[in-house]
Amino acid sequence: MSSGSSFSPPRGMRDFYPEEMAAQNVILRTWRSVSESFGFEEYDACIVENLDLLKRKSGEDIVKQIYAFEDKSGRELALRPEMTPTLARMIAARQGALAMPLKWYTIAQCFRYERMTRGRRREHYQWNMDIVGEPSVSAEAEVITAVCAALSRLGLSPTDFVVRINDRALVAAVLASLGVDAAYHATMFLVLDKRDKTDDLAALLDNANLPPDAVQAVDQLAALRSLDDVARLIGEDAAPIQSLRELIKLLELSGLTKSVAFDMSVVRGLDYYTGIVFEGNDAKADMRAIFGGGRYDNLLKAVGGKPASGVGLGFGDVVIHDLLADKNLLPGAAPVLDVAIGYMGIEQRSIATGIASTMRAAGSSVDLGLHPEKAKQFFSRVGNGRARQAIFLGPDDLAAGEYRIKNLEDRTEKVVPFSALSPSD
RNA sequence: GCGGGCGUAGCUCAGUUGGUUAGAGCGCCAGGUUGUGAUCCUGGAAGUCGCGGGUUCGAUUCCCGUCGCUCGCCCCA
Repeated sequence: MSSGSSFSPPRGMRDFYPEEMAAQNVILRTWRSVSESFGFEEYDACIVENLDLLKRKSGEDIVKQIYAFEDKSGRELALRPEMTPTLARMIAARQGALAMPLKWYTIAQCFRYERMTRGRRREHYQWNMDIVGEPSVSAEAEVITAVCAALSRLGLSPTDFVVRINDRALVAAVLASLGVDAAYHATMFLVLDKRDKTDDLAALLDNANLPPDAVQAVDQLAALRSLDDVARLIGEDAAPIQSLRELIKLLELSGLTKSVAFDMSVVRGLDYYTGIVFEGNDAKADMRAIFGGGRYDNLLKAVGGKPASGVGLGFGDVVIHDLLADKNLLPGAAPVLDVAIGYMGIEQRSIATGIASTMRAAGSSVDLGLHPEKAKQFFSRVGNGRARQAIFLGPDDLAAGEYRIKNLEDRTEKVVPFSALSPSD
């Protein structure tokens, strides 16, 4: 490590060595296969985005949180911090031509310039699923069902995680019924989001600068633990109550009862969410959210398109990686080869190459030795879980017209004549 | 932006109350009659003790700075 610092990637950026790639691919492949099996279409976009688009969605302050720069012509650009503005732009550009509702997904590398903590780097891959143009809660149900399927395929059981669901419209209705002025609703969302994460609630309320009745409302809100509690306050007929009940019913039909819960403290930080919001967490460990999402009604309009309602989900690779690693659910090494082939002298290289070629054509993964080596070296190189079977060729094999293929797990050998090979077809 | 912890071999870490050539385990390389993985035996390579400055006869050790890593806070995905 003498001069090792210059070999490190830039702060917060990540390298993936082959043995880490195996674990990374488990996550990315699961995202992809779940998306496909739920009928989402894949899209992709440029990593560099117009800074203006990001500002339009999130305001000027966002600039200090992202990797922003000028190109050589003075264009203001940025490495995308998230995918949603880009998605909105792409949809707005073809809004007339696209058949709604659409279901799109992507796995996007995103960048954010900020301080790092556990579960957060300056660069990550984020799985996005969006359903745009569908106003009913079927959209929320579909996205949440899909994300639960992904967690399940990654090896988590239904009680390992919890999806907490809320509706911003519901919170707004409750606040209104408690007499909190609409002007303070946004601040109240923030306070709600924080109240379980801080140990100094008093200071938080102080800083929030809320009127006394709003401060009182925070406690009253905390007392509302179930949807029934809320329904008693604002009435069973209230639209947010109805839609949340319907969503929960749909999720129950998909067998997700154990993983889903109403929780009024979930509001999500992003201000473009307007309706139902949800967040997935590990059921035990105190980690940051595994994923989050919700309904946005104004996003398309905000980037200059026609209004359309959408539901989106963002799911980063870092937290889930740490979580799965803690539970020993990720592979620690590169994938295992079907066959490794080695040879003692350069004279055996041709036949070794022929065997490799035939086996590869038949669909096996084969590692062919790049140079002659000693038997001991060969077997210790490939025998440590790197390959399932091994073929080692020496002069005797050539003379006998056969080779031995060895099962590296039980150490048994099988003799195969060269004539069994048919390299030409 | 604020605060805590840590930088010694490829990895995990000892250690030096400041004193000759800096240690272990694991890993790696070579050998143990030129055709077989584990174990075993023998040997070996490998460190400007993160970097720079200060104090000192002498610094890896003490002090200051700096860079890097890490964990929180702020904020957020």
